Amino acid sequence: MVDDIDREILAVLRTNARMPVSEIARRVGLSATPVARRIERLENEGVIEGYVAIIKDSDTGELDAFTEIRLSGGTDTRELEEIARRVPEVRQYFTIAGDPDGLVRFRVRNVDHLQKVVNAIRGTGIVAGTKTLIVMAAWDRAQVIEA
Amino acid sequence: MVDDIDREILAVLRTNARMPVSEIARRVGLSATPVARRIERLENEGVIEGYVAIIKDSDTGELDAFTEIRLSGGTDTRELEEIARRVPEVRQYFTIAGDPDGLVRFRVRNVDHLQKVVNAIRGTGIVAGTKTLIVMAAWDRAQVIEA
DNA sequence: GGTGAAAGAAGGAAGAG
DNA sequence: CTCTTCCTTCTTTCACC
Repeated sequence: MVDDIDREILAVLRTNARMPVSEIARRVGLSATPVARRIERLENEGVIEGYVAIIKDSDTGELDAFTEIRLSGGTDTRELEEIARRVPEVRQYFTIAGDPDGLVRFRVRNVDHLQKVVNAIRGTGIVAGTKTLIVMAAWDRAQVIEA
Repeated sequence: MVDDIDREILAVLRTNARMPVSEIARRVGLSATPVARRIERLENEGVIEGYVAIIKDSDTGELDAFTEIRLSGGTDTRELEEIARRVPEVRQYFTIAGDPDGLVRFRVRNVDHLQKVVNAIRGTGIVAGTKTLIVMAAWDRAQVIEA
């Protein structure tokens, strides 16, 4: 379904989604036509979910944080996913294999706001415990623009 | 520095980063040339940090994982950041306030590859311990891939 | 997966407001 | 100084092998 050439194409698009098909073709060693066909197929199959520009935050002293979540026994992780979706501050959600059960990433205005968000997650009945990690610094390799 | 038309352009690129400049131009009511110049300016000013494709991990057969890192006493977190930069699989790096000291996110082909990456991080002398979280499912709110 | 031709998009130069 | 209009070059798309 997804072969090695597809993976190369995906690796390129993950780094620079605006790169022309012709340039991607050069890098993976094919002509433009099959690369365009592969990209179209990957989009239709849902392997590529979309393309987004990464925009710099208007840095206002907000906090970036992760919260690890442990569920009470017998709870389906899909219930956690639903809770994450309902909390508007949550920007990313991960179901984890093992301990913890889930990880959410969110951005808040200050520590009071952080407390509110964490309590919104905790006060749902299915959460046995949380542990919050506050981000002091971060970088992302996908943010490099290649010409 | 960033005017209303810039904001419209950013809103479009956030939704579909692969949209042709000509089509963006049509939507914001300008011709293609100034739109291209604006996009170039926004890139150079760092407002646009990059363009990424959102890939459904489960279909590539690759693993997405986080590793929490605890440093041995007296180690500067900047040393950890350097290590993270040297491991090519690492896609995101976070310095954490408290415990753990750092968090890295990376993508690997399989469990053997995962072991290799974790050991590359562990075998650096400054790492006191690690804990790896394997992602089973993930989502991002569309406008949220910013770091 | 590749080819070639038509359609379309990007990039540069010149000029109007 | 920014937008528009052309013009040239490069890219994408499609029928076909």
